[in-house]
Amino acid sequence: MKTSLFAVGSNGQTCADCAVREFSVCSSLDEAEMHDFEQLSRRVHFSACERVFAQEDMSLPLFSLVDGVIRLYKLLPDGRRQIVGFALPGDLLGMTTADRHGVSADAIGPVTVCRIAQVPFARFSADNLNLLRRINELVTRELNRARDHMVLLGRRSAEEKIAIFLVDWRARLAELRETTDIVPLPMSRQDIADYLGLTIETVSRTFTKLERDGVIDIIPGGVCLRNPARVEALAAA
Amino acid sequence: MKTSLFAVGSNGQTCADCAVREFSVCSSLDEAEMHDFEQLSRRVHFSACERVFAQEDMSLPLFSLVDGVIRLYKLLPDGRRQIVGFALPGDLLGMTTADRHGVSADAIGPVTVCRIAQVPFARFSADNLNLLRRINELVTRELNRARDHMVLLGRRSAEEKIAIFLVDWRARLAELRETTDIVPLPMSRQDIADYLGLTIETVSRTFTKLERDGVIDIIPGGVCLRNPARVEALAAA
DNA sequence: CGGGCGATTGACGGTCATCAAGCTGTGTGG
DNA sequence: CCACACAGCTTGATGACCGTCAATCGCCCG
Repeated sequence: MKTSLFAVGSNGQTCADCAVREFSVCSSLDEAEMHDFEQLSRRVHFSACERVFAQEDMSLPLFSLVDGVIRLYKLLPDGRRQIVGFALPGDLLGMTTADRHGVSADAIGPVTVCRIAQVPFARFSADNLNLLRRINELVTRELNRARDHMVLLGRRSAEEKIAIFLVDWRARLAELRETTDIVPLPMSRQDIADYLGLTIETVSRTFTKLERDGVIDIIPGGVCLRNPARVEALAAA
Repeated sequence: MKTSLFAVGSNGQTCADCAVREFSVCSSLDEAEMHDFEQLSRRVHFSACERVFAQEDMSLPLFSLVDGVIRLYKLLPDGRRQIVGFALPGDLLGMTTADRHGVSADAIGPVTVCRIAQVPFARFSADNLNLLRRINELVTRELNRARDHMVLLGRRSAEEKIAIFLVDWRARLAELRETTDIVPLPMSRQDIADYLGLTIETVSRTFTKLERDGVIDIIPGGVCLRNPARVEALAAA
C-alpha cells in the first residue's frame, strides 16, 4: 500500500490507533468517552474528486478529516467558485448553525474521514465540557484563518497572494510533518486560482515569474523554495 | 438624551435591564448565572473613532457590544487595511485562541460595550455548558459570515460588491429593528472601500452609478433603496 | 502514435486603481 | 450673516494589473 503524501502515519480502523487523534476534535476525549464516541462515527473513504458534502445538503453530519486533503468552496449560480479553505488531517468540517452546510467539500486525491452523525453527536456533546471547548478552539482558529484570508483576497497583489499561499501552506503542512523546502501542491492550478481570487492564467504566470526570478523551482506535484527568505519577504510586504 | 440610531432600546446600567441581552452571549445565562456574570463585566463607553482594542494587544478581554457600531480590521505594515467585519449590538468581540487579538476594533460613532475580564471569564465559562454552546453558536455564525465575505472579495465585481453590501447590511439591521427602504450607513466611504476590497473612488462612483440607474437614492447618512428588487437582483447574480 | 487534460504562454482589453481637481456640507470666527 | 477652512465625498483623466480568449506545450495513458 502506497502511503499518502498527507497521511500523518499509519491509520488503523479504530479511534484507539487513529494517527490524527491529537490534532482532531477527539483530543478532548478520555478513553471512556472515546469508546462511546466511536459508536457514533464511522470511517468513510472517498476517492479523488468525490464530493464529501454539498452546500445545499440538508443532512448535516460532521466530518473529521483523517487522511488526505479536502477543498471547501462556495459556488455562485453562474459558476464562479471561491475556495474558502483547504482542510488537512485533524480538521473538523461541517459545523453550522443553519439548516444547510453552506459550503461544499470535495476530496483532492484519496481521502479518509470520520463521519459523525448529527443528532447523536449533538446529544453526546451537549454535556461534554471538554469537547465543547475543543470545538470552540477549532472553530475560532478557523475564523482567524478566514480573516487572514480576507486580507489576502481584498488587499494583496497576485504575486503577494502566491507567495503567501506557499508560505502558509508550508506552515500548515509543517504542523503535521517535518518542514522541507519542497512544498507539495496536491491541488490543481484552478483550485489555487479559486482560493486566491485569481484566474488560472494569472496563477500560472506568477509561478513562472517567481521561477524566472530564482525564487522557486516548479517541480511535478509542487514547488521547491529555492530562496525561502525571498518568498517570506514577498509574503510579508 | 439623543438615542442612537443603533440602540435597540433604552439601556440601563445592569444586565437585568440590558436591551441586547437576548441577542448577546448572555442569552444563555439564567438569572442566577447572570448575577455572577455581572461581577466580571463592566459597561464601558467609547466615543467616535476611539480604539476598543488593537491587533497587537496582549491583554485579551472580551467585549460584548451593547450599543453602536464597531469596525473590525487588520492593517498591513504598509498601511493597507482590510475591514473584516462590522459589529452590531449583541456581537461578541475578542475571542481568540492565540496570544493576540489579531484584529483591531474601532468605534464608529459612540459605542457602549461590556468589557469582560479574560481570566475570570475563562473560569466562569469552563463549567457552563449553555454558555459554551452559545459562544459556539456565535463564533460559527461569524465564520459563516466570513466565508460569505470571502466569496465577495474574491469573485464579485465592484457593482455586485456594493449591492451585496447594502442588502446584507440592511438584513443585519433588520434583526435589531424594523426594516425600511432607508439604509443608514454610519461608516465612511473609506470604511466601505476597505470592507469590500475597493478604493474609495470606486465606491463613490458605483454609488453614483446606482443612483443614476434609479436603483438607490443617496441621502445624508445612508442610502434609500428606490428599487429594492433590483438591488437584490444585482446582489444575487 | 494519437487523444485528452492540465498547464503554460501570448495578445488584447476591461475593470478598477491611481493621481489630481473640484464639490458639498459643517463648523468657526470675524 | 458671511467668509473661510477643513474633511469627506465626488468626478475626471490615465494607465496598470489582471481577466479573457486563443493557441501551444507537456505529459500520461490507451
